[in-house]
Amino acid sequence: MTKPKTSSVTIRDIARQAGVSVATVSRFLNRTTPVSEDVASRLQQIMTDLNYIPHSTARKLATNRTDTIGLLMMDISGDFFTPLLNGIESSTSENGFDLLISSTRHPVRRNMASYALGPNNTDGLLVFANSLREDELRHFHNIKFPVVLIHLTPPDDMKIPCVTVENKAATFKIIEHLIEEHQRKQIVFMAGAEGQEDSYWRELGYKLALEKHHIPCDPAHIVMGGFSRHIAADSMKTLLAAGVPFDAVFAGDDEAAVGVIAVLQEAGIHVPHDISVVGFDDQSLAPYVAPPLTTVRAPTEEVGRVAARVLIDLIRTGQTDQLTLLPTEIVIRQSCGCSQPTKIH
Amino acid sequence: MTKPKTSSVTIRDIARQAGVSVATVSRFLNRTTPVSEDVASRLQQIMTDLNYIPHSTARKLATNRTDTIGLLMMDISGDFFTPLLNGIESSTSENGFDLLISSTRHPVRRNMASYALGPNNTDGLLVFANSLREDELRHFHNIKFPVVLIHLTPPDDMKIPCVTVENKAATFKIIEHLIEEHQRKQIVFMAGAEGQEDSYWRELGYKLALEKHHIPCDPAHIVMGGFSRHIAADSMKTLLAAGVPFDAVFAGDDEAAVGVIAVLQEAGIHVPHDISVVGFDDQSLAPYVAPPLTTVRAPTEEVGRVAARVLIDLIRTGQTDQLTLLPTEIVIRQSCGCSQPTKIH
DNA sequence: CTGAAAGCGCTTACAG
DNA sequence: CTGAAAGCGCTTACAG
Repeated sequence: MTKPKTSSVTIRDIARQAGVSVATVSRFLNRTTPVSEDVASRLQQIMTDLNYIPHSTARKLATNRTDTIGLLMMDISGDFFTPLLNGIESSTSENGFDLLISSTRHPVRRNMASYALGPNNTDGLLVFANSLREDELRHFHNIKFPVVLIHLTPPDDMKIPCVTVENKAATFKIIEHLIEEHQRKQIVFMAGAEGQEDSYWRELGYKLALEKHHIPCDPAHIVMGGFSRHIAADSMKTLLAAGVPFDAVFAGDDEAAVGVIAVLQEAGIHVPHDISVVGFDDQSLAPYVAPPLTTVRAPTEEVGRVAARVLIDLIRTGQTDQLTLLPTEIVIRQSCGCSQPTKIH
Repeated sequence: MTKPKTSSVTIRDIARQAGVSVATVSRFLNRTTPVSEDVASRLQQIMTDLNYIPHSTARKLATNRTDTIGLLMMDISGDFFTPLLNGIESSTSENGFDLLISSTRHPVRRNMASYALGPNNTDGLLVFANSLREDELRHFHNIKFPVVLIHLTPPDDMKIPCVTVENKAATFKIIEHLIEEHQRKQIVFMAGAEGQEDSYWRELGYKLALEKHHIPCDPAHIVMGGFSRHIAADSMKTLLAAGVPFDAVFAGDDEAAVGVIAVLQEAGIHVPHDISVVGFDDQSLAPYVAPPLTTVRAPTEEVGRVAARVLIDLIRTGQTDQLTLLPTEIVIRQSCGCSQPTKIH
């Protein structure tokens, strides 16, 4: 049975040196039962002398807890990702959890399992938007594995906590701003990917605003932005080529807005004079692009922080809030046509 | 011994159902020794029927391998982080490794251990720049734990692989561009944090360029940029307030460049007409800020991808390249004063 | 090609 | 407050 004996010191070594059983050492380690004072101090001493670090894998196997949570993303890209991860990491590390990350983009894994992350190696999962198929989600739900959804509400028949941001009212407000302050009437709406829930709510807000102001909704004005610079740019080119008239665009998110502005400018169209464009998210560079972006501020880092907290809650207590809807606010800069930056709550 | 029996199916269940020993199942699972054909097919069948997923923790404990690598960062921020992580994740997932992430920013952990990540839970570590103190690094080196450094070369007496980018020549070239094409003579250099190695090489390139063109290096022109929007902005304000004359600034990186441009513009100074400013990195939004940034393109995603590959190499074979220096190129846009975008290799 | 058994390093009822 | 021992779910020499 020659195992590749790890060179490091084990609980057994500590026990032997201290003249106690491993059970006692374990108890001392976990503060699970008091140990006599002199044993405690002896143990403490020996442990620091030998530089003992408990073997977490062994502990995981024995306790059936991993003390790690997993984050599942479709892909790792965009300025959006950093604050989200930052928020998540701060909550997990604060609570002594490790953070495992995996993207589901690679078709390779898509096969057998996004089970790259699952009950085996995590105590629970944070899943961003649509990075899991519904059947995969249902599988976790069936086996009662803790999951919290980020920027996605669960299907009706699954009770899975979710943390996301308020989309509809903010979009309504920013569209209304375009209409009331800048007399825009032909506003393009760029959707996110198929099934993207944020996009769904934003579209609703958009339509509500048009309706309120008695502007008919022209189907030609609803195009794909994909929350992506490239996709939005392509759609914009198509729209321009088709000669569809419009005087403003709600790009779906800031990434898309940047792509839109670039092709508009390239086409010799002035933003915002000729066409207003607004984004969503208020990414960190939004104030620095040209023109500075009018957009909706989404508290992305907070979303991450809260989502992780909710998951940890769920893991520890078995229950938690079902829905956390974080507030958004519109921030006016210049890309809409305003000249003075302001925030509207 | 009532354990919180995990509800899931184990190798034992499979063995029993198939009428073979667990050893055989294990061998089939790992393709470690051939098994007879009918056993194989029976096993396959049963495993899919029972939806068997091997328990990775148990395997880790038995093999003393974790099949996960860890990434240690100072903090999770900036547009720089996303491509780096993206590159890392693509290499790790491709090779079947899990990715554990931890930031070392929190003073809490700083104490006892950035050993949040270490031999216990990973097979090796990717450490970014100065996220580990030298003594921590030395500890890992002493116990021969696989580590690869990103954007940092190891101290002379430690043989630790490193992957980073070429800094000096690119900085030399971009400074020379400022001098030759735009007749700049009073060029501010913004340094990164104390001990930041990229910054050290960039400063060298800067000084070499000045020297070549017989421009004396004015100490007043060397200030702190901290690779940060805010720090760079503050330094710029100080410089302006002090009345130090200058006609260009090498901001250290793109983040800092954005901060610099913002305060310059706010002060009514025209960029690039009055003052040229250039960055480093070529972050994804660099073409979209105003004015579009002249900068050095660093292949950050590639750095991540390669670094992970090198580490996996090291873990598997015990040896690998000591130094990988990825090439950079300067990309000319408008913030230097040029009107035509170009790339100079 | 296969099985019996020891072992990986912990935790935790059980019985003092 | 403490110890002996079983158990977590795998892997892998050893001996066929």
